[in-house]
Amino acid sequence: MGKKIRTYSSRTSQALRLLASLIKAARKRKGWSEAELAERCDTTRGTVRKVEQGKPGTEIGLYFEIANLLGIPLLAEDSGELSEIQKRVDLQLSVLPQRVRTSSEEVFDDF
Amino acid sequence: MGKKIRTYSSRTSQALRLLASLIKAARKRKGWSEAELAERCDTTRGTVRKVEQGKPGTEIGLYFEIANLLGIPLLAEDSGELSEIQKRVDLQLSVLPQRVRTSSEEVFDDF
DNA sequence: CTATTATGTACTCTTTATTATACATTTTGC
DNA sequence: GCAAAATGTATAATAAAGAGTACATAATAG
Repeated sequence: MGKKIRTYSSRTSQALRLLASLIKAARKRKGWSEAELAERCDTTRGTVRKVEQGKPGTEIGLYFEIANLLGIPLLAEDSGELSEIQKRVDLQLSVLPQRVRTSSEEVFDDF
Repeated sequence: MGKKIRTYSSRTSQALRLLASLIKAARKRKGWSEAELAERCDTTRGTVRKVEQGKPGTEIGLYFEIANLLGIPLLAEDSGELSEIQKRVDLQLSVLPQRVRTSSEEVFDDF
């Protein structure tokens, strides 16, 4: 019942590798050591290291926090844009049925 | 020594909320139930649920795998673009010093 | 060249996420 | 309206992540 041996699609691994590299490069450009970065985001070198290696098992909160600290934008360029997109998606969600049912397979909706 | 009570910046929470909403909306547009999505990415409803709530403690691999499965692009539109950016970052990394040292603080480099 | 320190690696301990499961509630197709 | 299925909520068990620490190796500033 504990965790399970998991495999990831090549696309997922690829994206994780890239995010990891972006983080490592950004840290070095800022001239921070692994220990320094770890301290700044209140974690340990071990965890920073996992993030910079793109390990899939690491919690997303740390990835995002580190990326944020290093100025790497995720999903949008700034907070304002994030809010805008959020509003649009919320609107979409409000018009979708609360619950999905069998017949409604394959809805073509371009987003 | 175990885990630590962690706080996240508002920007991190905001990005996670958005990613969660994008995932939920995409799943509904596809007409998949939580259980269906869980099965497709070899996990459980409980975990899918955490992802759709933007919980920061959940592993990034699952977020990415789910996003991928639902056709939500991360960091780049397609695999080819991911490779391109990866090459550029690798080049950047190769010209940066292998180890960061004290004096090299605050390097201005526009990426 | 040498001293310093960043990085690589390994280990234990503790907390937590994930799995698996069950059941109540609520939406919705018919 | 009714039945079926999706969603909401809860629990126990267990594998794994993260914290903390230590030390070897290697790069680099001086």
